[in-house]
Amino acid sequence: MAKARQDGSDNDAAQRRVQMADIARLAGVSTATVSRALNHSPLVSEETRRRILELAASLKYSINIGAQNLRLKQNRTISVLIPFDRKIHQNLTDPFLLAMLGSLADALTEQGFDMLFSRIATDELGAAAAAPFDSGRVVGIILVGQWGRHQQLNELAARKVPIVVWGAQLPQQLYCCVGSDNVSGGMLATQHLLEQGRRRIAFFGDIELPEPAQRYRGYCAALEKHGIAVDPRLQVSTPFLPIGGSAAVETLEARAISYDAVFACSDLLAMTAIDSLRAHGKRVPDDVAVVGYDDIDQSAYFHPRLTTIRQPIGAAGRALVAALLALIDGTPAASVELPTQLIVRASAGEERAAPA
Amino acid sequence: MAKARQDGSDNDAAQRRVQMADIARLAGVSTATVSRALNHSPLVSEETRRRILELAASLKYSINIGAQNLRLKQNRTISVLIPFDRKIHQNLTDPFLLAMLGSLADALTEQGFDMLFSRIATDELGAAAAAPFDSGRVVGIILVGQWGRHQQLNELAARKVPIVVWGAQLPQQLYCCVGSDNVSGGMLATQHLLEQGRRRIAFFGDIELPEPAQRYRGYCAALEKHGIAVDPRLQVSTPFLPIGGSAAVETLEARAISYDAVFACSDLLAMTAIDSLRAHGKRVPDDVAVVGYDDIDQSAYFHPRLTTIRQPIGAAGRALVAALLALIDGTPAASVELPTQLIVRASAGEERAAPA
DNA sequence: TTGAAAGCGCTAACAC
DNA sequence: GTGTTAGCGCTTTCAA
Repeated sequence: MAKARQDGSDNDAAQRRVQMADIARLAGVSTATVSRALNHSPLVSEETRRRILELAASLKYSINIGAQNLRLKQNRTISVLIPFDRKIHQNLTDPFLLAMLGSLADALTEQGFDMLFSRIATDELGAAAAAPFDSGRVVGIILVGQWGRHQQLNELAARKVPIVVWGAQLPQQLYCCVGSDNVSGGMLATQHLLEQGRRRIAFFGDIELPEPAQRYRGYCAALEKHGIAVDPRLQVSTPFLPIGGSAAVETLEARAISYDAVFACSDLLAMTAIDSLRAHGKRVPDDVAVVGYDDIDQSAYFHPRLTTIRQPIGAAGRALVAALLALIDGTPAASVELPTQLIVRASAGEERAAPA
Repeated sequence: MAKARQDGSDNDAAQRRVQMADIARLAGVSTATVSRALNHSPLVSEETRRRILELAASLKYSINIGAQNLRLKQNRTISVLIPFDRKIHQNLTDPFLLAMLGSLADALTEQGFDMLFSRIATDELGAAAAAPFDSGRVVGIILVGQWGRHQQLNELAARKVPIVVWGAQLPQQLYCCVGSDNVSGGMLATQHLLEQGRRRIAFFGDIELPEPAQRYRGYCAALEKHGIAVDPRLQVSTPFLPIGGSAAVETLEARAISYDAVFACSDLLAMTAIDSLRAHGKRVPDDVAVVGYDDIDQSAYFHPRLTTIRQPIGAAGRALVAALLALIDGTPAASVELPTQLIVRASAGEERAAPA
């Protein structure tokens, strides 16, 4: 097994990594001077600095960040955690996560921070999530999705672990949360379907989880506003996984109730649902209109093109990072709800006119 | 701007991070003993060890990895780089990358390594790619895609930077490369289309890049084997981006030549191509059969379901990590070509019988 | 079985 | 301007 010596010195012919003392010796100065020169201190003569910089460049020397961090008691690394369910440890597959990861990478880079990326089992969201922080590996944690681990997250926050979570705001929440406005997202989607004349709208999403739960609240509110009773048989709890959409369609079919629309809690669910609906001989949107959530790239060229609720992904990354950096600075960071937007495409569109 | 003190001490009320000396004092022993106890050295009495471990657990103490690494001159972090084109810095969007990232994360975790993830501009693939290694931040680098920076990568390898690249094997290649067998992947796809009776097969992919170039070689080989001349007008160079597929279809249409099939160098390209073909009134697969590459999850529920060349993503991550760890150990690591597999689905399927 | 002391590569007083 | 020195939090001889 790899020992991972920094200089790869398991190799017989390994050359020692060049360090500050080498530069100092070659330049005929002390390491203090080298340090100053490399850190653009004004306390070095122009001539000395030039000589040192040249030497360093020619030897491809670059300051050992580990040692520097230790000495300075600083660190510019953030842990980004994407949870997975241990029972079904499967490929990372929802494109929304990729977009989020990219957005976070950009926002962190912009602020001069590095990203330590790992997947983590949802049942370890307590202590294990904080491990890289406790060991001084990172100065803060960004968690993508709260996954019903509200209590554990509260405990971390109470312990002053700097953590920001992508998810839904909940009562008695001690940790900082950034997410989209799920209630109004759910309302927008449902309202749109109602305006298209749909009356039997199914809801696909695990309402045990905070985000789907809030979207469901928006869904219920929209129905009630239109004087339509919420039919619990139209709600199907299904996981955020590729099989989720088809599983939900099967469940719904098994219940043998009529429905003319689906609001799915992610585009991934919407897409697999549409695939299953097609297999059941139902046309989208003619027989069943479908609205998704996220507005991942693929929604624009899926067939039929997906009507969906857009989450502002670029803003999400920036907001998460900004909140975390504030926390790290010791400033209490308020939770953030980002606006959502209805994107109308073919899967539930303008095509249909008045109520059926 | 965040200073990112490790203890968040910008906060007035910040408590100092607990460290080994604290445990030692509280336990009435020296730090040496604490260190031994924490590292399961046999040189500590059972009683002392227990006391120390308990104390550490109750204080949520965990060894400062930075200091430990410095002292031990070790490090268990790997840099994973996903390049982007600076001219069109856009969202991370190809689901294949997400699957690759997940696969790498799993393989690294399995080996007890952390992943430092960053995006990098393709024009910085030389020096900037090695920066985290030169600064001792990581002990090795995994680069996803070589992006025509063959020369720069060779220079890194010549400098003994431990780097493994996901991509295609090239002549005079000094760096270690792991990839799928692109030539036979291209052949499999083209052969399948030929067997479906297609004769005018378009090729979508930038043949300036190594992987598409090899797939194109496979494509040409298959055509020649069937006695069909390669028509260069059927080859369309298009980037690995969401717009790539539709751009390629537009180009092809503008050339006003006939075609009855498309082999696209990624599923993403295939999907956006299909979307565009549909807009042009062409049915898939009836008018134009389409084969993609990668076999991302979505291919299985795209409409029509996508026939594609599967790259073994789980094996890919493990092979990349294994090769890199070998390099770090000082063992020269041979490049690897993973097998590909034709996955037949509806976009170019068995439905069609004999040649038209 | 434990402790004292040196040192990993770097920075920052402090002295000159 | 530059060097000397102490020390960041840890591990590991060496001595007891």
